[in-house]
Parts: sequence; C-alpha cells; structure tokens
Amino acid sequence: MNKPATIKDIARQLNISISTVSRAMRNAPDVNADTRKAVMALSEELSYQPNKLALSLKQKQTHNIGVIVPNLDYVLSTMVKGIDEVALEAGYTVMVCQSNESFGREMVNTRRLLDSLVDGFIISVSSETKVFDHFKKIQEKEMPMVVFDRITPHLKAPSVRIDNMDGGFQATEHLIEQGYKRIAILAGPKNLGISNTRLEGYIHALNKHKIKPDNDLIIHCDFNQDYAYVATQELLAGKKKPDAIFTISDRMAIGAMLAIKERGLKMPQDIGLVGFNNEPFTNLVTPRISSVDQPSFELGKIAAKLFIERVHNSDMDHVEEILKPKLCIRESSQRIAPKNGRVK
Amino acid sequence: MNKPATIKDIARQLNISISTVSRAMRNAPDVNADTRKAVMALSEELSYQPNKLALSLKQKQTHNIGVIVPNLDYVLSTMVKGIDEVALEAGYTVMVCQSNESFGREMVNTRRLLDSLVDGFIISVSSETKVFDHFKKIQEKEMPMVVFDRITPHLKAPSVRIDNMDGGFQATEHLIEQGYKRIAILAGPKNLGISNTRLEGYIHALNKHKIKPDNDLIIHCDFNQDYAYVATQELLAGKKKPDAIFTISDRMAIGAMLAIKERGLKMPQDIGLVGFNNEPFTNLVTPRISSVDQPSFELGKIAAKLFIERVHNSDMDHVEEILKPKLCIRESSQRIAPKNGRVK
DNA sequence: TTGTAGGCGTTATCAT
DNA sequence: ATGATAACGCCTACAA
Repeated sequence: MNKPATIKDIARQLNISISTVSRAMRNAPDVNADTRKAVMALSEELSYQPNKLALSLKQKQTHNIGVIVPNLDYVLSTMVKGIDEVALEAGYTVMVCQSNESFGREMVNTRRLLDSLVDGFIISVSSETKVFDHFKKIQEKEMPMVVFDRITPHLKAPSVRIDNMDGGFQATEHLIEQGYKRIAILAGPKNLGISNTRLEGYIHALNKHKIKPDNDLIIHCDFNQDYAYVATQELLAGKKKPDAIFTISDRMAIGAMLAIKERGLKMPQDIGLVGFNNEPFTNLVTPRISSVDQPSFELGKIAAKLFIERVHNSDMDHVEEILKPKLCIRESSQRIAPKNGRVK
Repeated sequence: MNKPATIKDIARQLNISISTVSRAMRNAPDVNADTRKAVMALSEELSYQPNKLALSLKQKQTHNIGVIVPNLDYVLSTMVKGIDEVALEAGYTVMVCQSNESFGREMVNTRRLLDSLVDGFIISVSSETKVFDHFKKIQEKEMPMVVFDRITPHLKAPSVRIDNMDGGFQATEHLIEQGYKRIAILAGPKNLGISNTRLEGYIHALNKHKIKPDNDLIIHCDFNQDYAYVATQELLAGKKKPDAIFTISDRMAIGAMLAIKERGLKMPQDIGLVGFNNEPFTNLVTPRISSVDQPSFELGKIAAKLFIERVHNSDMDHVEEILKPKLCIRESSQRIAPKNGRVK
C-alpha cells in the first residue's frame, strides 16, 4: 500500500508549515499567491487527496447518508436512484443497505452506519419491523432522519410517501365501475402500513358505492407471488368466489394471475385484476395487468431533498409529503370499452 | 446533537487513564478484573460506541467495501445481495453506488469512495466505460479490487463471472435443435464484454452445426427493451427474415416479443425466442420465454469471498472464477415436445 | 496492572 | 502571510 501523500509531505518538501499548506489548499484568502501556486503544483504532482476520515473526525460530519431499504426491487431501487441523484448533487455520498425485510438485519445495518459512518438516515422500514428502538436511537442522537415509502406512525420524522389510500381507492373504484361486484383484496402483512392504507382505500371505495365489505374477501398474506398464488387458489375454490381481485403489489398480481389461469378463468371477462406499482412486466404479460403507478424516482428525489433540508432545520418532523399515484388501466380489468379510444 | 461518549469521558468519570479504558474495552489480557467491570458498566450506561472514524484513521482501514454497479436491476441487485451477505459476515460494511451505466458517474463514485472511505472495491463495469484510469488508480494504491459479472480484459484483477460463451452456446444450440434455421441474435453494445462473449457462443453453436453465420442476423443494439423492439421490427420487415431470435437479455427479449406479436407471428411455431438472465417475468408472459439462468446470488457471494481473500493475499490477479449458466427451456422456443414430460 | 506520550491527517486559534 | 500548537477519538509503545 504505497501510502497517499498528506499535507505534511507537501509542507516538508516545500519547507513551509503544515497550516500554510492547509490554507493554500482551501483557497483561504490570506496566503501568498506564489506559495499557493507551489502548493498546488506539488499536490498535483503527488496526486494529493485530502483524507476524508481525518476531516470527518475533525468536523464531526461525514457527508454520507445511510439509506436503509428492505430490498432493492423495482420500486425501491428506482427510489434509491432518485435519492442518489439529489444527494450526489448536494455533495453527499449514499450508503445503501438492504435489510432483506429482516428486523435483525435492519438493526445491524443501522447500528453499523450509526458508528460515525453517516450524518443521518433515509429509511424505508422493513415489513418485519415492529419495534423501532434502533431508529429511535438515531433520533436520540439528534441525527437527521427521513422516512420514505414505507412510513410508520411510530417514527416522528419528515417523510414522503405516496397516497396509498388513494391508490387503493382508484383501483377499487375502477373495478366497481367496470361492473365487478365481488371484489377481493390481497393485502400484505397486517403490520405493514402501506398494506393497511391500501386496504382502507379499498374499503372507502366500496362504501362510496354502497357495497358492503366482506371479510372473506379480504386476505392478508405475505408480500410475494407464492403466497398470493395460494391465497387466490383458495379464494377461487371457496363458495363465495370473487369476480375481481385487487392485489397491493404487482408480484402478488402475478401470483393471482397464475391461479386464475390455472382455473381456466378469463380476464377481464370472468374476473378482473388490478395490481400496484406498475412494474414494467405488467405491460408484458397476457393479458396486460392494470396497475397503480407511483412516481418512484420523484419520491426518492424528494426524500433526499427533505433530508438535506432537515440537516439545517431540525423542526421538520411534521413535514409529510404525499405524492399521488395514478391507475394505469389495461386489459386485465377493462371490460367496458373506454369512450375515447384504446387501452394503453 | 448531544454528543456520544468517548473513552475519555469514561476515563475521567472513573478516574483512570484513557489507555486503561481502551484496554479494558478490547479485552486486553493485562487489565484488572474490577477495572474492566467498572469500565464495562459505565460504557454501557453511557451507551458508549467506539468511533469508527478515529479507528479507521488510526488503523488506516475502514472495513468498508465499495461496490460499484452500473444499475440495480434484477440480476445485479441479486448479486449485491450475495456480496452483502458474505461481507457482513466478515465484518465489512458494503457501500453500493450505481453508475447508471454512465462513465462519468462511475468515475465520480469511484473517486469519492477512494477518498479513504473504503478498503477496496468490488466492481461491475458500466457499459459506457472504455477508459479504465479511475479503476487503475485503485490498483496503483494497491487496494484490493475484484471485478464481477461485467469484467474486462483491461483490468488485471481477480474476477468472477458466468460463462457467457457457454450461455450463448446453450441458447443457440437449443434453437438449432428445435429446428430453427435462421437464428438472429440481438447482442448488446459492441464494447460490452458480456455482449461479445454471448455472441461468440452463438457463433460457436452455429459453426458446430455447420450453419454459416449471417451478418444480417447479428444485431448490436443498446441493452434495453425499446432498442430491441425496433431492431426486431426491422429484422422482421427485412427480406431475410429470421425464424428465431436469441436476445442477450430478458428485457431485450420482451422488446423482441412485442414486435413479434405485433406482426402476428406465433411463438414458438413461426419464430423461436430465447432470452438471458431468467428474470422472474420470463415465466409470466405468454408464451413463457426460454432464458439462460445465471446463479446471481452465488456469484455475488463469490465476489465477496474473493475480495476478502484478496485482502490478505495480493497475488490473486490471475484468479478467475467462472460459473456455469443453465438454459431454462420454456414455451417460446420449444416446438418439439421434450422426451420426458412437460415443459416447466 | 496502570499511566504517559506520541501519532493518525486535518483544521482552527493564536501568535509572530 | 506564515508558523506553532492543540484538538478530534483512538491505539500503542514504553515507562512506571
């Protein structure tokens, strides 16, 4: 490891003091032009790089942001891209850690980053997490923290998310308008906020249209394809079959779709299907799946912006940005031809 | 920011010296049991956390690994998960940076992490990158560096990748065996290694079966769905139409598929299609797309293992792990019924 | 067993 | 305009 040059080396070679070099480097006003030139030249030659560690230690800030996400699926990796974009611009480096939806991993990652590696956090909470002590520790240190996408009332912090209720509402009302009567919902895990809020939207839509929610049509299952597949099989095998299904993720929609096809039912004729996230593949399967689109990249950018704002202003815990999702209607749920033209 | 406790605080409160505290903390052998107990108790009470920055500065190592990837799509995020798994186990924290396939971003990210933030790098090269000076700088510093997935001959470093040639070969030979005669390939950008190697595999398979490669059937286009869509449209509109297409990514396969459907051709009867990556959605579209599966998670784990090995052994530049991919045959290319049973 | 002193690379304060 | 010195939090000879 041929060690990197330090200001000390430069000082020694130039026969000037360390502090002068330091000043010259940072374009301080009170330094002789020639001296500066000499310093610059030599530092170039030695390809001097200031040591961030020393700087961070001194200034007690790292200019790193810890980003903790449950996974890096389509939606979250797009959001992270948004965070990255803004953070980089503002001179921050992003450290991404996946918790794999595991509470333990989330704790470990948080603790590690907390060890003076980052100035603060941008967090999306794992679905497994029910205790928030590790995050509260961040706040006890009065570190900036922003929660995004998967927020929780347990954490008082500036946040940005989409209007999940509205998303659930749009999806459900659309199905109602298409004439579906018995609309089931495959909701996610019970302790997951986005799951419950999308469910609320579903209930709202039913209520608005005077349809009584039926508990047999409200299924909580894990957030993935396989569980959705099984849940749908059971729904379709039961005696109170649904004629439409709203799944709160596209992965789950796929699971549902497989079960539906297996049973020989046709979408949208026999049964309607709407997913959530608008992942690219919804547009590729047959039939194409209607899905609620969310502005993920934008959301990530806002999360980072909130963070940066929060750095300078600690009175922001009440800030809660909410972005509107938008239903994309496709074949899987469109059984009444739209008035003006064709399905996208 | 109520500042965290340091060993200094502990020393002062306990009326002992800093070094004793330091020793007690690290379970040094030569420290009185009572002293240690007292130190432990107080450090617990003050919820003391050693300052990683100071440690890193002192020891000149951070125990961070910089991971630079062109994006976080399905394959790469799975690989990163593998890296994460092993790295965490070994006491390393992973810093992931996306270059967004941009050379500039890749440089910026590398430089940032290089500023004493990481002990080394695990890298997958962006498709845009043709100059490797930023990576060579890593090596000049004699930092450990491992290249994975998207490797390049320009970088002498331990690496792990899949056998892309074999993947291309498997896909192509399978199409030949299914009786396709005019097999086109949608290869990626020309300067991308995996693109060319998969293309080589394609050529090999053709040669083996005495089919003369036709330059009109070899298309280089950007690594995404839209370009593949256009390229396929052109192929199918030309006078020398292919009767099968091998795309070197599943995203591209989707683009091809859209163009094929648009033209009213049926898969696998009229035209065969094979993709690469075995992304989950290949199993979901209609028809299901045959695709070359690669052990992404495993590959990530190996990358991290190589890194850790490399930390202790600098003579590893020749190491080159190669994992075998495996073709998953599905409906899009299967026009001869398999002998033993059904398509998966 | 414990304490003292010096150093990691940088900046900031106070002299000169 | 420049230099000396202390400090950030920790570790490690060396001394006691």
